[in-house]
Amino acid sequence: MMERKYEPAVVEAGVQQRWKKEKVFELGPIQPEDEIYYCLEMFPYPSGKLHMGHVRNYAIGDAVARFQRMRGRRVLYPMGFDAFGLPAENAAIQGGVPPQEWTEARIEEMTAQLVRMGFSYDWTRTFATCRPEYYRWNQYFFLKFLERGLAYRKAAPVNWCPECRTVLANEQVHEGCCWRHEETPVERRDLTQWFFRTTAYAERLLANLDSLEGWPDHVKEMQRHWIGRSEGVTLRFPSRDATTGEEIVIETYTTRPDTVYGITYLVLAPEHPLVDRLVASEQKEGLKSFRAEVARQTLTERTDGTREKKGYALGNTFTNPFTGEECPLFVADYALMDYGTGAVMAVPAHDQRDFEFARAHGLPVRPVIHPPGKRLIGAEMTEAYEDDGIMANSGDFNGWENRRAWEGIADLAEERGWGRRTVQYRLRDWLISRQRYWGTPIPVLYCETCGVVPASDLPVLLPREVRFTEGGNPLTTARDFVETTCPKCGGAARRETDTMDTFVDSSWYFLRYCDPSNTDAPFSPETVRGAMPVDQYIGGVEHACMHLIYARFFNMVLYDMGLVPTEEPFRNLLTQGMVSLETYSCPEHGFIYPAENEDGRCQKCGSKVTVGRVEKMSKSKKNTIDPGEIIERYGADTARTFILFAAPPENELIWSSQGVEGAWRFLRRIYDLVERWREYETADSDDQDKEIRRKTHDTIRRVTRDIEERFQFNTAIAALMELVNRLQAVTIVTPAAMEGMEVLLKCLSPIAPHLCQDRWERLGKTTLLVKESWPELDEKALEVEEVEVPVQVKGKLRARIRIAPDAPEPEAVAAAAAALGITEEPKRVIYRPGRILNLIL
RNA sequence: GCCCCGGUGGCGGAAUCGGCAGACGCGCCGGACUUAAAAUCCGGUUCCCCAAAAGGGAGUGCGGGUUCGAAUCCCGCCCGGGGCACCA
Repeated sequence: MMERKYEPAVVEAGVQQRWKKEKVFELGPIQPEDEIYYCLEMFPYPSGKLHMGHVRNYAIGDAVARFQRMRGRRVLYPMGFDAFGLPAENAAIQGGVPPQEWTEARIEEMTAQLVRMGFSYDWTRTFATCRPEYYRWNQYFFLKFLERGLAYRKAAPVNWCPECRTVLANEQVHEGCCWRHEETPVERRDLTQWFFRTTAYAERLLANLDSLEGWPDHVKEMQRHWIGRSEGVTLRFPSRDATTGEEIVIETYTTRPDTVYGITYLVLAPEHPLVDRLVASEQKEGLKSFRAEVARQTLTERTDGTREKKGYALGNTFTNPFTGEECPLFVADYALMDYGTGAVMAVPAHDQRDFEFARAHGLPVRPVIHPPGKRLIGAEMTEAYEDDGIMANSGDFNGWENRRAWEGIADLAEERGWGRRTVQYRLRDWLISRQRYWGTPIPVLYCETCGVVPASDLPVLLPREVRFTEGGNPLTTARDFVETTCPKCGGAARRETDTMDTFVDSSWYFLRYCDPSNTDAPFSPETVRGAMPVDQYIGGVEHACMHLIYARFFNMVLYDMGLVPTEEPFRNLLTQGMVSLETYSCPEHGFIYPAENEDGRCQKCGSKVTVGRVEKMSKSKKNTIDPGEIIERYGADTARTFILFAAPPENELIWSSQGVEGAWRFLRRIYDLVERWREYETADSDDQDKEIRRKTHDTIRRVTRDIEERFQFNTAIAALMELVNRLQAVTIVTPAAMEGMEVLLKCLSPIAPHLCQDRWERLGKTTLLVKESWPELDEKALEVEEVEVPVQVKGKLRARIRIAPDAPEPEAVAAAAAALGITEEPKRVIYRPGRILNLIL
């Protein structure tokens, strides 16, 4: 028979066709008592083009899903599209294509690429969040949240991205800039917006992190920090209305009640509502211009700690109840309205920010905690002393350790009614309003008589007939959409034109996969019980504090509503590393694509190419490799094998075209090997059988452990390469050799499924590897009569001996003595049978 | 500045519980095949020293420590990456 050559395109098309025909990846209905293995990947925005980050993410997930199927689990492995968002709207503005059509076309392109990669998704469960069948349930949940007081509207200073022309949640602001436009500073605007009350769940979101054993520590740490729990005391300071003389109490939050005797002034945020009443009449003009100045600051400037702190004296005082002392009041830009109470008691001697402000404004610095063995003098201090020490100038607390005084002063404050212990969180409520068209309409309307009214008929559909302009949200000018009647009173009403943050969509999509075609409810709780929680979630770390907190919050609320079986949605989390490559640039064209670099010369102009450092693949740096081109040249199996082999999943993966060649060679060797074996002599047995079986079963042991426990596909593939190297030396095909080949194809099939299936059939098998079970380990095959044991003398390697793995110590020592040529009795012997022998002479 | 993670050949990386450092792959070197090249196959490849060889020495960022034995544990430093950063 003719020998065949490895042509991935042919092999992969054939195998994929068979998968499709036999519908092997369809899970079928889920029952409440099912124990389904749920393998989930963060679903993509349908840009139309798969990038290497996706390929890596999904290659890992597919290997896990295929492995678990072969281990006998029923696996839920779905894929869908996070389909709302700006690009579709920009395409509509620029090209006049309606976002619906544009998005559906991109979804089709992307689906084709995912299928081409051979990922084993159950496509009967797919959906896109931009379709009414999905987003109506966003609206349903919104109204449920509204009923429970978890959705509310408030006027607040919000983050505005001029590039997106919409507001952003706190989490979407990175270093004062938009998360999608890292060069665009976020502005502050005062707007009335919709929020979800994530802060109501702050304590549980934090406490549950301890139970998430399958999550990487660094992600949990990031979330802990993001939630930012702190314990302190809210203190009440009496002051007076500057015009009426009426008593006003200013509340401040502090984590350092031990420093209250060192207060020398008090600072309010410029936006603080009490400021208007506290300010002395002759200071009003100055206050106005100061506030205007602060309002002009971008968020970056406002929160930049290195900047000089600006402030303005109110010309009024307050009383410190602990000392009875009167101290001045200020407004200052370093006091933030949205943390604590918006007012700060200032202790310059023990807080660096207060210290800097005091020095700039000539305010006294009064130390009340002295470091061990030292005495601080306010006038001589160059920075605040924030560490522990001994109390001074603090009434009855003098001489106490400050940690004890912390409690003592908190007790005193509570006793006298000057304040109370409080817990604060850095976490803010989740701003979900967006002033954009391509999102889920927030299902409320505003009636002049009834106020805010929930929409009565869901879904509130996005109108198709709208005019896209550069200007802003097209919904505001869609009269048929905006003008409506109140379901309560029948009078004229106006629809909300804000749409929801797309993170709402991704906060419960994993539940919809369980029951994707339900038309009566977002999902059936019984069905969800059979599949949830997600056993393995895989995606990028960039979502550690956004998606992963929102989804936990959402799931927790649904748990409280009795809709989902567990508080936490994701049992195990794997955050894959980024895909990177060195950059190339030429003096003429700037950054150029790797493909435009021909032996160090720019393809376009011929000038010398500069090789830059390795960076995350990005369009702006042009250091991207198109998965499509790799598949065309080498096939999907090679792309998958390289990606899984080049680095462990959590590490950065540096793309290497030579590495791809290596993966390709490996797969072709297997292809050719099967071809050659067809021509080889066969026999019932051979004297190499025992050793081949040992290699085979050792491979099963290693691959199983590497995939199941650690997702170390790189070492699993290394073990399989060793097996191939061994099988390549076979000249007579015996049952033992054939077993080795079958194990190879089974164990490699989660990684390179097409090639393995093709070779499996070439060996004369008719079954699908997908339905085969994972090879079983025969411990007996691993047994050996003799092992090589290293012999150390005082920890230094001196010889190796061949003895039985369970040889008794005297026998091992005798063998070692012979090998070393020594006769003396060792002073001490450390012997680990089969592992090491260490002699102290 | 604070918190977390990491540092192993020319490169990506292995070493599971404190027990042979460098698996596997890339690259490189040599050989076979070829008129030649590519592809393929076989062999070598941590560094240094003496050496024909056998052999010896050093070695997991640096300095110390614990231990019969340390890439692995502890202390101090250096470097790199990530996160947070006026949060009272």
